[in-house]
Amino acid sequence: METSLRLSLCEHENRDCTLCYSAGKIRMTTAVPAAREGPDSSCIFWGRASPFVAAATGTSNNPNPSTPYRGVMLLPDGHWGAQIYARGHRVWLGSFESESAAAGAFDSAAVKLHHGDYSHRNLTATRHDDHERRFQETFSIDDVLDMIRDGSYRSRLEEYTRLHAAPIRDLPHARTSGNVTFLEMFVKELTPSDVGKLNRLVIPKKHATLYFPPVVAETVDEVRVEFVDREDRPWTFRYCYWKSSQSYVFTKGWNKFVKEKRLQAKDTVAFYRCEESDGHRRTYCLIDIIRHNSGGDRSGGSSRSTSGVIGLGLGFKRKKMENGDEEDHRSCGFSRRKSGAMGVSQDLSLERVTEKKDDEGGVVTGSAAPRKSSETQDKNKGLKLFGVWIADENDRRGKNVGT
Amino acid sequence: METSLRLSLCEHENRDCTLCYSAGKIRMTTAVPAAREGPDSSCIFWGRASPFVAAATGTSNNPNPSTPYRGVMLLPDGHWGAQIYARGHRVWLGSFESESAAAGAFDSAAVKLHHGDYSHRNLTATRHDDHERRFQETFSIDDVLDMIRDGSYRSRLEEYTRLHAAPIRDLPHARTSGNVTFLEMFVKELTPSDVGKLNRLVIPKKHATLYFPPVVAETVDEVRVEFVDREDRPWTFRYCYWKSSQSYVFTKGWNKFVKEKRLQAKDTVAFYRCEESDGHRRTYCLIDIIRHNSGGDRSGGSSRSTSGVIGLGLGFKRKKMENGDEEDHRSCGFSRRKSGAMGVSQDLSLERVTEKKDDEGGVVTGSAAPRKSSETQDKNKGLKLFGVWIADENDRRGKNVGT
DNA sequence: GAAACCACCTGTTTG
DNA sequence: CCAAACAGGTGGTTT
Repeated sequence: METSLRLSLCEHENRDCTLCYSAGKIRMTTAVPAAREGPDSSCIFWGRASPFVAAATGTSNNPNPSTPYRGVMLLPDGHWGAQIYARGHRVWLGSFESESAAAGAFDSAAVKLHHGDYSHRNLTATRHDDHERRFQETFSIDDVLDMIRDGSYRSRLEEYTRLHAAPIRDLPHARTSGNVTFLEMFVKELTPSDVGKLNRLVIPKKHATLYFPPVVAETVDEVRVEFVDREDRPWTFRYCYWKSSQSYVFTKGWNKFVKEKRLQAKDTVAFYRCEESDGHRRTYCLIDIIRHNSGGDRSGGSSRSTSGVIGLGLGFKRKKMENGDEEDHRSCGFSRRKSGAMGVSQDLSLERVTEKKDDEGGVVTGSAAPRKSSETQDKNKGLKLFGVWIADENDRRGKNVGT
Repeated sequence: METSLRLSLCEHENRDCTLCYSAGKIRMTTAVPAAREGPDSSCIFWGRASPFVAAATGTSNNPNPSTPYRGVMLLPDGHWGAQIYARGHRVWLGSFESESAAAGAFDSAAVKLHHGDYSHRNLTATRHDDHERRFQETFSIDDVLDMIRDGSYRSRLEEYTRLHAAPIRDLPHARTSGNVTFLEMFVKELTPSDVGKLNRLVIPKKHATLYFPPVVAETVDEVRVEFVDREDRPWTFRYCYWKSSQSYVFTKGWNKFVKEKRLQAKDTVAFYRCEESDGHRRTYCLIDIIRHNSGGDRSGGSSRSTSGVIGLGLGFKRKKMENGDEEDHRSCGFSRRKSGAMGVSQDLSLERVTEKKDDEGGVVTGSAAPRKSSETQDKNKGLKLFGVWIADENDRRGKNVGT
């Protein structure tokens, strides 16, 4: 497996370092020096070409010849200092174990000072640059610089990124390269009952009537709706209307979904309608889940609440704004999920179908024995199935046609 | 949101039907007739253009003028019969409520009789055709026909598809269109301790030494490894070696991952190394989880066990082979996950970094107060940090450089 | 004070 | 049989 990768093996070097703040302290991240390798040294994926190493952009023009990085300087004691010019003053960002750690600190400061412009960066882009920009937007310049200096910047950024990465609409699928547009029909935050022993999901009426097949009319047969999840796995639910409670519900199949996905109250399910645009013109429905982030156990709000600018919830501003901040932040995760969703490349599948019950779909002419047939029917002479009355029972009869 | 879709609204019609077997019984799936629409009739996404409706391939040449579908005939009572020729005999597949239900039954039988060839199908391809082929491979022709007739075919197929869809290597990412190759480093099935209160993950030695940075040497500083999950969210773990138990472990950060992902014992974590191939040449590491399917609570085996042909675990063959079947099936899920993994388009991120501790990453020149600095250092005069001795302690001193 | 984290310890399994 | 590896555990410390 590893053979095909052209990676240098364990050529550790002190420069192969990168910055990592954590837990309120700055930590220097350094690749382990090659000279010190212990019995572990057979590891692959390590050294300059390893994923552990931050790469330089090569756009440097540092007057300091000891480093290619802007704002970085070799200190007399062998460490690396970082500084940046802000508002005409030179601002010291700290000293770091590694060159790239200092370079990264400069980058973070620079992107703030240049209002999101990353063009002066030292290190190559990461896919989280956008997150960093948004993260910084919630702070003043001084706040950002403070965090860099006090060592909390990286951990806060990571937390932010984790919480805001992958909005649900960036639904994945690698299998198909063709595009699929998908529209969110609705979402529902699950209640304890939805995930409990009632084995049913209540579909809010307004969504049920808008998106799902009609089921109130007495003439309506049993309806099954089919979805796929984002892994393309199929899920079928019986969908019906409960007169007594005037509720639209998923019944059969829902329990399995809850269990297999380990859904809990406050998690959210989202329903999408998907359309392939690569000629096939297939349409599917997709069911997705958004887990109520157990990392932070504040409310999470009623799914789609605020949009607008984000509170942060990382505690940095607490000194200045006290609490009440974290709520907003959570709901922001949701609100980002909410807006338009289109043209994401993926491979989804669904055929939502309704169906009639038919206890024996034909018999005859088989070698092996047709298994049991109608049990449900036994006790439901009237045609109440899973608590739902089927009206047109005229068509409920076993059918045998010989070969 | 829904406006942009050119969908006909609720033009229900009896022909807009499709087949759906479920839970051991054949069920007829029918779109609700337009005439019977109740108060629900305002629903969109319904009718001929809805995802509920199976489309015909248009390649029909049925002598029966009442239907375009092969092997399908209108019965005197208004229902639809399906039949197919097999081994010179006409085999009756049952009668169905809807045209397309019968057409689908024919398709399922035909693909088996033609050894996987779908070219004679009635309905358009679905993305689960491959699964159906593999599903059928585990059965004899007679078995397949039996299942179609006794109504269990569809539900069994769905279960199979659900369990085999989306092997883990089809790792998704919609964000980047460029390709990413990713290599599985290793997987580990989680023990109760791994997800319990010990807040650590034991990394099997052979994998730790092969893939992760060296940490046994006393000269090695604290090491942090960074991953992203398949949603591109970053996760950082402290990675260290416990001399006493001679174990390699993830400590700090692991607990959070377990909680947020709701990992349980017998779930599996998989570690990938990813490389973007779209010019950037970035490398990341990815951590993914494979949940121990709570739907079936059999063992699941020791992750990478059998390969080869699949047991089925859907119970159909129990009469013939008794039990002991389901085990195999589970492990197959794993074994499929195991083989080579390359060239899947996605967007991953990681920078695996090691880091040194540095209690104050530079001070000075900030407006807000730099927070607490070196506590750890106080008691660690010798330079033992978190129980790890730092060798080159020459560089451990607070650094202040003014603006 | 609780939760997380730290380094270390121990008994069992297994090659 | 031994020793490595590791699942499971402890007490102390930090946050």
